[in-house]
Amino acid sequence: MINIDARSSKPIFEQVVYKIKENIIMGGLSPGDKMPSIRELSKMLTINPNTVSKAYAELERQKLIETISGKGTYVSLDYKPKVDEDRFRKLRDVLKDAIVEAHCMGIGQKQLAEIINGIYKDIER
Amino acid sequence: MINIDARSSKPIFEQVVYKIKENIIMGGLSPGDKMPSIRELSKMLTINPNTVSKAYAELERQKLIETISGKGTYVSLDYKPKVDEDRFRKLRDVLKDAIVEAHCMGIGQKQLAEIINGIYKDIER
DNA sequence: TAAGTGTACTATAGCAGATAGTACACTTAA
DNA sequence: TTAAGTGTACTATCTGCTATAGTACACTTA
Repeated sequence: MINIDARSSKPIFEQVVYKIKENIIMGGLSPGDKMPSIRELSKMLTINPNTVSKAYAELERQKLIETISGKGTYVSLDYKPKVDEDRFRKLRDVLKDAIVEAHCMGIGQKQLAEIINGIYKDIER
Repeated sequence: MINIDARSSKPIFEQVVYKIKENIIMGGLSPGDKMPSIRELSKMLTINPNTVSKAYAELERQKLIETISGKGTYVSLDYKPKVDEDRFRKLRDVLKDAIVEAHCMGIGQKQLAEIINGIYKDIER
């Protein structure tokens, strides 16, 4: 389900956030589903509970999951995607960065579009 | 030419690397052009010379610039873009990350394609 | 010779990430 | 009621990366 790359420069808690988002989008986790508890997931991934807690806090901040005190954490039932201006700018920056990087590798617009289409095929299945 | 965001979570030396890449791609810097010296650029950006040196070292590692000892640093004349497998995987990861993030913001495939087209229009002018 | 180049060090401070451990209030099931 | 499991909130510590400051050296050019 979730695999962590300890050697990655990307922080572990961010990897957890991303993997859970991916799971939700790909349908592995559906609205209303109970998430693994913090202690449980930390054991599964052999990482610190605080790290999982940090990831869950971020996901809750983004309204993707909800917490019921004493019971557990659940995938939000009423998630409404919305376009925050800051997040949109960040997205654009990341994409621009990727485009420049691709350009330096000799990857042009058409080829990049193909790569993106390939990723969408992976995800939306 | 180059502006640094000190508040960004992105390291300064990476911002410098990116901005110079962008300059080369957009034609502001052409093959054979002399780069500003490390001490000069560090003064322009009010950052430490070591930080600029780190950025230049990275650009040289990627063969985008070349150093002639005692003379200075120049934009490579013979840069051959090549697709390193590691870098390609990183590019794909970044794009996948962006797609998942976009999805969470309610931005679908079509809209993302439009954003990317917009970025290309900005760059290739 | 003097100024300017890149490079290579050492040392220091600051910050973010990750871990360890403890404690508390809550819910649920026995 | 009790025990186990839940999220949460702390403190403390360690590590690595980033950035800065300062110094020194070999090189090239005017």
